[in-house]
Amino acid sequence: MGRRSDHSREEIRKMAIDAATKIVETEGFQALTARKVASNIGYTVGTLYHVFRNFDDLVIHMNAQTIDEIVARMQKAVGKKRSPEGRIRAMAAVYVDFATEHPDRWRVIFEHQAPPGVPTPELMGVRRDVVFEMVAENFRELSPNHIPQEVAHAATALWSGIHGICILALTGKLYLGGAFSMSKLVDTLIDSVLNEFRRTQSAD
Amino acid sequence: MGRRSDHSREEIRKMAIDAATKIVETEGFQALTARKVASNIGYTVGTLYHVFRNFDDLVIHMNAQTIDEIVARMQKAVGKKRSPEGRIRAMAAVYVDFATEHPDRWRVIFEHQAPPGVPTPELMGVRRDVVFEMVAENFRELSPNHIPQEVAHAATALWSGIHGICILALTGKLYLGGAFSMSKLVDTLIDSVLNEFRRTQSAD
DNA sequence: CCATTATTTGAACATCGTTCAATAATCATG
DNA sequence: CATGATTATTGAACGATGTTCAAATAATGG
Repeated sequence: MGRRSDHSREEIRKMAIDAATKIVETEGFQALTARKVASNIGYTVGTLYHVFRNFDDLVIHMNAQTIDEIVARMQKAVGKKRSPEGRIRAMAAVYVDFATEHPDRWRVIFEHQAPPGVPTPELMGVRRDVVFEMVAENFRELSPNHIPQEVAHAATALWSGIHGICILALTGKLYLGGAFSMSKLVDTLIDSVLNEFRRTQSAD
Repeated sequence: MGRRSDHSREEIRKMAIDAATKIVETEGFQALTARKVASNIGYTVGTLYHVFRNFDDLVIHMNAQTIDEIVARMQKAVGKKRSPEGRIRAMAAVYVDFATEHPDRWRVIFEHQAPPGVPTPELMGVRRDVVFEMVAENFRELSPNHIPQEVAHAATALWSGIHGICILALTGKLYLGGAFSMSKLVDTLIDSVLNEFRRTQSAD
């Protein structure tokens, strides 16, 4: 073969990422293979490595796309709400829903760690911070009396907690003594942290 | 070779688990290999498979031992505290400390998923529930007015949240806008959930 | 002392990520 | 239009992985 030019570099990248997403979604992460991705888009491994530097590089870009999808859904949901509290709850609902609907894709985001030669300096970091920023922004609006550090702290604590509920629920590692719903657990966390946040005041 | 009988089946299992633990601790999970474990204890792969049915089986037993270690530390820490709240905080501190001191071992517990033929029915489940039970027990003692469901619910929400903070912090996926300490984030979550718990009352 | 039994080995297999020379199709040029 | 340069694509090859299993070996029992 040779320069077939059926697809551009960028087109192949997109095709590969989409194929990888579909494989993870239907067969789980452990079924994701460079050769399988390549053959699913009508190419061979060599081509894949011509377009991604690593297998991990492919995974990283797939994850970035997943995060973008989550953020997009959050922004859409947030737009419909008037109060900061409503927006925070809407964001959490999107997070929980996405994790429930796409458990494998969601897990890969957090459980995939690129070995030594990490080509992920900012690609993911920036996207993570976007989510935290969205939460923090609403905390800020909720109570302008807090200093930025306190706002960011509360937002981080809450969001990490929500994340923890999702992870344990998804991996079946939640306490089974009482078959709780993720939504209710998340509600409890939101109620708790928001109330505590309103009660607390800056020392300044 | 042949029946050398230098070590019993059970001794080899223990040696293998300890060797695996050491490898994970020093080189990370991706460096854990059946052949490496075997050679580190003076045997070959074949023997390892004579004693564990899977590579995953070995990992699972390693994880069980790690959880046992965490639980033991928790029980020790809990023994020194008088109040339920003090005990909950002590447990959380142990959890955070262990995750910080042994990040790779801690992560394997939660990120390792045994493929299809899972030989992990109760081995892990029981151990997880032990931790949740310890937390729930102190919630119960904290406020006898709540019905068991509410107690378990609050305990689950708090502990999942703490777990989330540990995971995100360990994997470097926490919001960097404010370089928070895990302990303070955990404190915020504990304060929030405990206060909310005290405020809430059973409808009965 | 030999036969049985249990233990340990290591070669073999399929599959994985990864590399890279060879190949084939296109483009540019005269 | 033909020919050479360029580039996309291939697929064989490599080392390492988990896993299996017949063979080899040591201990045991009669």
